[in-house]
Amino acid sequence: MLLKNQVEWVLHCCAILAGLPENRYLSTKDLAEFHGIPKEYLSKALQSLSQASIVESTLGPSGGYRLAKDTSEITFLDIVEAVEGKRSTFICTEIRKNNPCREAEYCESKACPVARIMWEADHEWRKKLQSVHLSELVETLAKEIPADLWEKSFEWVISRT
Amino acid sequence: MLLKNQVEWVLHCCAILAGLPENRYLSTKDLAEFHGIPKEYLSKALQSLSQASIVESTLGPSGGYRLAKDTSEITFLDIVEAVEGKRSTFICTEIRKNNPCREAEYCESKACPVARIMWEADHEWRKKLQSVHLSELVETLAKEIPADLWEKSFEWVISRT
DNA sequence: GTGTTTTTACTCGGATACACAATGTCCGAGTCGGTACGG
DNA sequence: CCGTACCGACTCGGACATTGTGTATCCGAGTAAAAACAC
Repeated sequence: MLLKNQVEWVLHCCAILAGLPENRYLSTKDLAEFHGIPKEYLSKALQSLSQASIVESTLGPSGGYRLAKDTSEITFLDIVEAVEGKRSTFICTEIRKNNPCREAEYCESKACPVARIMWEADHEWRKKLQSVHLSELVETLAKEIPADLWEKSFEWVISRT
Repeated sequence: MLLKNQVEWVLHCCAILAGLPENRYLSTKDLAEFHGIPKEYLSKALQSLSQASIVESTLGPSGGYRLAKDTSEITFLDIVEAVEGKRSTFICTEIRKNNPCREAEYCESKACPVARIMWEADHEWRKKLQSVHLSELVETLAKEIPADLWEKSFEWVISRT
């Protein structure tokens, strides 16, 4: 069980888009170049974000993507679920129904105890992701990245818009 | 990102093995038949459990698997990690190093903030799984499964040992 | 110089190939239980 | 009858196909900006 690379990519992309001036867009091409990742495939990931209303896009020259909401209204969970889906990582196939001793008409009253625990764990994972907002990531980055690199990156980005 | 079916299978198998009398083994064939799952592939999953020292095996007639420890010493995490591996579900490829503004000799002092958060979420998931012991699952099952089905299943199992 | 039209280059979006891992299947090495045999 | 040696069948364990998901790529529809043009 591994998360897609797309998850890492779009998280970093959102961090970049967060620093974008008002009414500016950044293209997939530039985002891909900045991160050194395949442009075409990143496009597919950003589509998912667009469908989830996390970013919005514009066509034509100087088009691209920008955030659709404020950074304080976007959580890690929103972004991760946009590319990984909202379904639980554990799927219960109800193998308990194959028990040869079980009566055919017997109907379970509760969900499988095994599944319940796995789902709870899944929920803990999501809860943690939901507790972290994009704004916090930006703050952390601003603190940890050297000032000159931070500024140069910012200039690089706006030079492309 | 989905967990393997093997995870569901081995969790149920461990629950069955937990009810096994002392010094008895249950074969892959019987475990597979009881759960209605492919014997050959389940074998592969049980191998993983064996390598993780959660179960132990014996060859020959009336051979098979049994738990290697007490049910109170086995957690869901042990079982899940046996088949899914211990590595985090998120892998950081350090794409921040591809930043075109970054000096080549610059060396990061801390792990990537994005990765840190994803790893924390992963940790929450594992922490939850670690908090649930196999003994608790058995207790829950004993409570929720109708008494007659519980007994019939038990008899079915020991008739095969 | 200004407003309009045309062109043009650039964007996203979905449809199409490729690679790796999860799934499913097979056969061989090893061993325990039962059986035959000898005492 | 009892102990021993042998045989056989059953077990796990790892090696071999098949399927499905993730990865990577391509091309077309649409649009906003810029350029050309008429006034």
